[in-house]
Amino acid sequence: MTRAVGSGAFTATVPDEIVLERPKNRAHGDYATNVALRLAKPAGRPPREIAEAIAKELLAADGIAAVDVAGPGFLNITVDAGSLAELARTIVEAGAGYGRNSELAGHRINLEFVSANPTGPLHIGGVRWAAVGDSLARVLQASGAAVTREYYFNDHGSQIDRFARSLLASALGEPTPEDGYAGSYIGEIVGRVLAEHPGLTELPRDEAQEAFRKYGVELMFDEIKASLHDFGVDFDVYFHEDSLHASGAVERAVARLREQGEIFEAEGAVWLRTTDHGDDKDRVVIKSDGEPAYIAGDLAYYLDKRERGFDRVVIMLGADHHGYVGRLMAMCACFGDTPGENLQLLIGQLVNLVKDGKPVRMGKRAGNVITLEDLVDAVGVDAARYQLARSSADSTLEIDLDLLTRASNENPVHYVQYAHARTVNVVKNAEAVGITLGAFTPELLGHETETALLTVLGDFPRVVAQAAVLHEPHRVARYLEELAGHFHRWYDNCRVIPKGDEPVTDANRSRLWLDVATRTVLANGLRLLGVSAPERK
RNA sequence: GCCCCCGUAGCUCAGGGGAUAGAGCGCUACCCUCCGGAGGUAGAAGCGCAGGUUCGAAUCCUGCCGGGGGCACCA
Repeated sequence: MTRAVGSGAFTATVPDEIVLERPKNRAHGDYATNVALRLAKPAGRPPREIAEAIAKELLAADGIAAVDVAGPGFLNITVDAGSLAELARTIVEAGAGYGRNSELAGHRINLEFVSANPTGPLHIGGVRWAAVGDSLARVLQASGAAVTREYYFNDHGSQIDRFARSLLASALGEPTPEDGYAGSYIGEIVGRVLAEHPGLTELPRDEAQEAFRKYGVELMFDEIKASLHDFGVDFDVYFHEDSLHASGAVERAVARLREQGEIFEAEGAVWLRTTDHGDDKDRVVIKSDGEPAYIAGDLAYYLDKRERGFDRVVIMLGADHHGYVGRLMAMCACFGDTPGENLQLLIGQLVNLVKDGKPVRMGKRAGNVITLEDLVDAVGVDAARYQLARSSADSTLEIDLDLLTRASNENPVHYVQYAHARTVNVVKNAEAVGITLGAFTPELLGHETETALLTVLGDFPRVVAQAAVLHEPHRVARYLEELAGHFHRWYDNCRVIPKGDEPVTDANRSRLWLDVATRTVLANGLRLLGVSAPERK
């Protein structure tokens, strides 16, 4: 750029950043840039003229095979086959480390997700956050961040009371309370609690209810933990809301906010002036009856996370909780922190279930929940995780229960896993005819499907970094589908194992490197999604 | 009434201003001794509507229409 300007072809300030992208159309080269279009106006010259000047200088650089000026003034750059193919060796040597990047190096991130109340089994909505959240954690880690996965265990509120009352009622053979939970799991829990603690029903009513609360919540929580574990999702910290109230953390948080001048008292209650920071109304922190309001726990919890050393507190919330965003961000600002930086809220849309083309309403109270187990029983962990993680959290997801139970091959995970199985099988067959990872002649990987495959392989670290920064792990899944497609096409065109009794050539040996490089990236990508990379399909 | 998300192919969904809008599944016609097909090629088929910003808009802004979810001294 600088040389092109120096050559006197045009005058312009060399931009700090030049956008270089990979064109969708292969005919447009390996890379393309629109600098000439951007500079046309400030330079006062036609874009194509500027492009020509830059192209002349670019062509002189090492590793550049061709530079074309196209369309209104795009620069299409084609890289030497050999220098591109070196990538295959780089990937094979990097192995499981290929894709790691330093985009978020130095950050300590607390990622909270799922956090479903232990009043019932984990249903499909929570499962979406388990799949997306865990993948996000992996992607953040691959981008250099230190990540703690955290589950906020809400064992303090009135929902838990309702749960306890429902258990007791069931144990005593009474009808489900007005606002209670009715699922069949209630009876199962009661059975298990009574098996371990017989005689609970003999206790005075309030003692019995307290006992059912304690044991029921424990059981439910263990069950949620176990099913998440089977789903491949494990948390580093299970944080109990109770502990905030027991340890005086709430009082400390309020005291801190009082120092910041954000607390006031009115109508017998203690308030936080969140309206100073964009919230639509101020929030009660301590109710007029002296009990902490729900947000008090959030205040204490946020402060606790910050004091544990996390510079980024990330919380995934369902769309049904998006109303909290304003007050949580305001709370963050009340502490003197920067909303959007120290506190990041990810709002994910819900999952709609459809059966026979009609929406199915689901609710814990009604007892017709589709649980994590139901989903895994129907399609398996890999297909479930992949399906839930391959879409943007911004879109409401629609899952057809009929499709789920009978046509699992509709899931693109199979396309990707099959590609991986093929790469593994190629290695096996290659060994059988004496082809091993020895001689590598990058210039021999010049077929159009090979340069296309190599270019996509080279995108992987950038895709991972982008997924991390944007909090969009689904980008990894979409990338893998694209990669698998390129691999299948290459597989169809370029044989690693010679046909019949043809001799083994350096081309075959070099292709094995490309095969292993592809295997590496597919495996690394699937790992980021928490999906297995099988050797056979 | 106010706030958030979405509206792209028959279906489920990608597309962080760029060239001819993509994938999987489904459909049609071919091809393939690197796993016992979850493979390849070709084809039909689409950006809710209307304005605006821009050299250029599926993408950014405004309005409308349609769908989903929220607006407590509940948790």
